[in-house]
Amino acid sequence: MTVTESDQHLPRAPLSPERIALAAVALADEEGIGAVTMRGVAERLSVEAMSLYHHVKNKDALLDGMVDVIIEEITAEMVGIEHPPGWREQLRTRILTARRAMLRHPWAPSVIETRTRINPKLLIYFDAVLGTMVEGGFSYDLAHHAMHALGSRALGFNQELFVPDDSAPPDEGTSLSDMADLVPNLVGMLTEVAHDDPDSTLGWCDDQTEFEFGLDLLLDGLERKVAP
Amino acid sequence: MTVTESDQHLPRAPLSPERIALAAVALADEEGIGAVTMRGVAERLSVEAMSLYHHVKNKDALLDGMVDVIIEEITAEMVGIEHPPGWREQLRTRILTARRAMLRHPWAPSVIETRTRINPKLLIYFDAVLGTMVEGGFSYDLAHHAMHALGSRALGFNQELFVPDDSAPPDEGTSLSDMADLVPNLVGMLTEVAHDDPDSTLGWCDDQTEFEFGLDLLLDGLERKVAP
DNA sequence: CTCTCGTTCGTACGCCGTAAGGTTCCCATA
DNA sequence: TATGGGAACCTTACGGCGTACGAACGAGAG
Repeated sequence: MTVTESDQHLPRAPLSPERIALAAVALADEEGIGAVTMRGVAERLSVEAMSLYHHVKNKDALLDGMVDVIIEEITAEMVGIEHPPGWREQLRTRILTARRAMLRHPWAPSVIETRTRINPKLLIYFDAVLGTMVEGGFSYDLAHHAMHALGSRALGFNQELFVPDDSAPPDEGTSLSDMADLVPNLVGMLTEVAHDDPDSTLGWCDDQTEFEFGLDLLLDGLERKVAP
Repeated sequence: MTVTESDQHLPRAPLSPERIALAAVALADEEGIGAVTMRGVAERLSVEAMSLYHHVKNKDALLDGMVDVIIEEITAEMVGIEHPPGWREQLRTRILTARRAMLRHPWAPSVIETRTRINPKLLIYFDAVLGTMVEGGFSYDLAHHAMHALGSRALGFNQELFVPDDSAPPDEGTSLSDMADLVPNLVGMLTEVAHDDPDSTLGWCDDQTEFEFGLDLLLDGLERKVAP
């Protein structure tokens, strides 16, 4: 096969794990995590799917790389923020910084949750969280409990159930008002608390207020358990 | 094609949404959620994959049905339990009952988390949680915050990060001890708190103690916010 | 017995991840 | 300047997935 004019002097794009991960993140941001397939990421890089396998072991490794990008983003934002005094405000600042990253990349929580491989960057993030606690007077035992209690909240997100797909057509007869007799408390609550906050971004009602309420409830509890 | 002796007098198994959901649950219990495919569930019912589509709209509906089975299981176990006095103990009892179901079906949290359709049975469950709070003196506003704060914990599970795949071969150089200098606090903590609890079932360290610690932290906080 | 119609099955399509092996290109060395 | 080795990339193909489509079946009604 002869070399044609058009591709004769085109410098081949240099692929790399980082470039692949960044492309995958951008693709997920624009078209959702469902668009992140080996073929999809390859196409965005003007490359064939199998070429990616020279830089990432498999799709799982690609997803790991995407998580790395997010963690980098969090730590990068952290360096530009001054340390407030006290473990509590330091923790709050870090977690809310992480949360902003999650809001920028709504697919990130679900990807993070499904990772099984130990992720060094994630470990370093958690080590910093832990360090803040220990420096603030937590015993290792209390800090351990605290890490479990925070769970994914330490990374700025919280598993919200009740997250109907906004883009789905409403099912017949399954709207909340249709089952008022089955769920009287829910209907009562929802008619009272205005549920039309346009700022809820990471799911139904999961706005900043709700996240911080839960976070502060936990921080309050931890504060009471730290030796005075 | 002629009818052979062997299948001549075999009564055709009556398929139904319930039978399909139960088969899928049993399959997930035995072989993991990854084994739950349309073909896999069909095979377990001695039927072809496409036959399922006359009873469930698509795979998503099948997963919804599996969640229904779990919720039924929780409510069934709840009726056999006497109501303790006070909202707090009632809530605790319900949530720990739900948790037992999640431990019986380790795939359930991940499936529940990925559902987007409104699930009536799940709504009824949450309505009961909410009812316990309201009856216990919660304002709708506080109850609303409380539901968000509990998140998936209301259903007996908690997003644990740090959940390495036990069945995976350890990566080279990524074990915790190998990065002791990178994560000094983690290493310090893990060497102090014995992390070899054999009872941890729903992930690394996610044993009953840790779950209840976080739950009680939240319940403590809520208790303080309820009018006396 | 025949007709009807809900249920089941056979086949096929377009995705997916990825195994295997061929091709192209860069660059060190002669 | 010529050449050979190896990394980077591509082509092809396989098996598995969800599921659309239409044919075949079988029980109950006439």
